[in-house]
Amino acid sequence: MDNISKVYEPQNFEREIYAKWEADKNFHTDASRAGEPYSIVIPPPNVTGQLHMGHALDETLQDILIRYHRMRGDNTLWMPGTDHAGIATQARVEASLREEGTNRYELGREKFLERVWQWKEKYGNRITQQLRILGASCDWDRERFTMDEGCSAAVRKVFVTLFNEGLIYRGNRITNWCPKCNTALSDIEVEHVTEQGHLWHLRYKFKDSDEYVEVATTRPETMLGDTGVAVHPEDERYKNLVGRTLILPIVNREIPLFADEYVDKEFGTGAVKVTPAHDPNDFEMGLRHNLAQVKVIKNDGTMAEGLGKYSGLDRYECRKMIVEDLKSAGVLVSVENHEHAVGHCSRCNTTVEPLVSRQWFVKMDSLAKPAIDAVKNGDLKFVPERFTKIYINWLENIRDWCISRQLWWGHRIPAWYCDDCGEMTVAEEVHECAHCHSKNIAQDEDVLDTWFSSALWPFSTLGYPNETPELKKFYPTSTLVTGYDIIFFWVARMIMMGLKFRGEVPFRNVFIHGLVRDELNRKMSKSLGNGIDPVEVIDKYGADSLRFMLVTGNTPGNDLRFSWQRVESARNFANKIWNASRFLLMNLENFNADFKPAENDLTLADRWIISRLNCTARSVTENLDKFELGEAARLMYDFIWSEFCDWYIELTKARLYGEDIKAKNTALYVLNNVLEKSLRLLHPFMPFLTEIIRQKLPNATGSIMLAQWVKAGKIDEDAENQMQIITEIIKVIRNLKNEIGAEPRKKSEVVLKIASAETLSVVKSNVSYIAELAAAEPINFSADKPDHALTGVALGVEIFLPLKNLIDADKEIARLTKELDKLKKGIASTEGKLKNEKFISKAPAEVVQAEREKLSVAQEKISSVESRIEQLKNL
RNA sequence: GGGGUUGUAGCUCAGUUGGUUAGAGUGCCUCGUUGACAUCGAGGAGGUCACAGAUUCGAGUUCUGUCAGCCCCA
Repeated sequence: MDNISKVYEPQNFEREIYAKWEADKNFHTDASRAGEPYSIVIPPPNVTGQLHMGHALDETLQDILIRYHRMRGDNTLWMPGTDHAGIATQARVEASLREEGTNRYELGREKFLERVWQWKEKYGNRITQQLRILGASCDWDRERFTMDEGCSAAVRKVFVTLFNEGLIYRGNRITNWCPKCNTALSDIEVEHVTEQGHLWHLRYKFKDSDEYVEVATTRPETMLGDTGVAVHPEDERYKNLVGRTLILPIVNREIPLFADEYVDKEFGTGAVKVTPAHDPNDFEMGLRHNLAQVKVIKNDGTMAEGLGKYSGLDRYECRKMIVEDLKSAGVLVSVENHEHAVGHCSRCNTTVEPLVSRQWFVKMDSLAKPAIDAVKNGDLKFVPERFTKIYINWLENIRDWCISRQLWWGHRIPAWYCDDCGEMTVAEEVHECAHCHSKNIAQDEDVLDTWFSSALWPFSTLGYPNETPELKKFYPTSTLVTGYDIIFFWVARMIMMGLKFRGEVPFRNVFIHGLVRDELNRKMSKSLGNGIDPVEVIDKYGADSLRFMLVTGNTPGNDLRFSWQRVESARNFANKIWNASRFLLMNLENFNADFKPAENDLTLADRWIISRLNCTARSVTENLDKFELGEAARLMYDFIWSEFCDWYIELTKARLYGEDIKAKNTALYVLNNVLEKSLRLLHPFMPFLTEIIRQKLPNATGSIMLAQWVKAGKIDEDAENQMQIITEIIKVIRNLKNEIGAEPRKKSEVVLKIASAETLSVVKSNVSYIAELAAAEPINFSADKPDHALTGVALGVEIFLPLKNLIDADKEIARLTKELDKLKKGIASTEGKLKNEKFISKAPAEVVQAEREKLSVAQEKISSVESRIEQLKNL
């Protein structure tokens, strides 16, 4: 035996084990390998980011599924990689440029991109190294990056195909603009936050009379760009006024009063000012009514030229000034407080400015429909199912996707403009204008939304646009594991693109998990500074403990609360396994590894623990197949701690310390066998611990991660029932001793009265267990109740602890009365059911039968306790 | 405004198609250390399953409504 330390110290072995696995290529697979394909593509983390708790959860869940399937003999591929994360990465590099006192414009596009690539080289390994620390068994030989050669080719191919089919178009449309990031954003990159604002009521005069219309607005500064006022067509207040011309205050522009269904009669005054260049709804109305788009706010958030003293002001400065001016001009009627939803950039939290600009869009309708159908007809399943609704609801109301970003870091849009003929050429590779063959062409300045390339991830990583063996073998992938926060950003788009370009869903199952929150149930965020670094947790407690904590105490799809206490309890579990193994190894010193006991030599305890193991193996497997990973982990916890350690190991000690070599070897054999199988069942959850222990066990060759998954054997019901009698008796005796404050380990005489011959024989042949674990000696069997004894009942066995004159009759009567109450309360509902004729007639026969048996067992117990009470009273 | 979700022990959470006296971890209380483990063992206390109805022989579980919290969308 190696010198094995007294406590579990994961720091001593985790990294070493991982390095060995990786060097041995245990994570790698090949399309040609045998076995059912099982594949997962990793949700690619930001290449310059670092591991946070959300990743740790996500990767742990994936690693569990991957390790489980690998052990089942599937051809298992976990495809790793990272995402270039356009805005996030660019912002970080720009920040570092700022520190140097320069910026990307001074540097120029080419030099800037060099800097980003350098940045990527510097930090790109950090997160993948951290995944290794966590134990993620990714196929690193296949690691990909969204900006690598292959992924970029996929992006160009997909873009050009969609463009040629008319599904990608370029147009002047209103989009969400972030003045700080200086780029357009898609709808879902905007977070709406309810803010306390104001509603300003303004008075717009008619051109040809002194009458006016009162409009209400939350953004007075946009009035400079108003090109109309709208009312609802059925609004009686305005019916006669529609069609007349108003004069826009300050700018004195003539604008029409028109009717549009969009207007809400109830809101404000029922009349709204219309600014097509700065509001999405106004934009739509503007199109319907042919209104001009007057852009008054520039991309940097300041007021446009040609607006006199307002030009160049920040939009909020301008708001203040405009309000003052409107007030002095008598235009401002009133101001009221008003709560409204304001869009913020999801990246930098700046208030988004909707404005008109020329952008690229993907038409979504025809892509969304098959993606809805695939889920409705079951080609793809969400786990838990409730996310299906969220997904379908979003797709049914989808709007076109703005895919161009005014950034430099990303996939540049494959469109070229000709300086000579002015035409545009869209193709995967362009050397000249397709129209006039001029070489005088320039590529579109914009790059694509990061999510455009991530949408292709399940097939771009497998080799697309080439038809590789990997693509054939592993697409569709088996399961996608991700958080509910990116169902729209990523999951839905992958499904649409997968169906469009592969004709098949990208994955069969989408296993959704929640967010990891801090101990106070707050979201972990940089701004709050409440994030907990998984690497710190691993340094303190080990990766296995972190993994176990993340996977237990939670059900699929729900948020998970981080808890140091639970990490510690996972570590304690690891320590328990460590020490149980240490105990076995200490006893295994002279064990002949070839020894195999005959069936007949197995004791009741042996048969029982083997049966319990089989039962556990079966449930663990079933739960893993249902994505109930937490439940599977909990089952292993209970089995190993309660059944294996607390009961079985204790039950073997007599044999291990005894003289009978064969009995000792039999116990060792079963201990070893059950522990080894338990380790395999636990391996997906705690890969490191299970590996290092298993390597020390006899007969266990090779890495546990390549060992076969445990097949559940037969369940021995007789052994389980018989063992239950023994453990119940032991518990009752311990209980009785505890009640009277007797020392647990001090031996006491016990008398057992057993009516059933069968039970009697079971107990007699296993009486040594009772003697050992309950410190009971001598144990006598008797048909009579001894005088002066504590009494207990368990499964047809009456248990007496004769205590001569030591017991206080009154105290014992009180105790028994309490127990009697409990028993009576317990059978009340059973009795009620059995008295109910409707229950007898309507409930299934086996349910009724079970109730009857329950009642008779309980009644037996009650009468035994009652007679004991009587006896004590007569003393 | 629309949709989703949560409400079970002091705390964190399980409870799968309705069917023993509703479970676990942790915390608390009592007792216990000579050989795997005090990162431990034995025992105990602690719940009107948010509330009100409905369906059913039977509801923590299904349905409706109410209240409270959280999230997404508009």
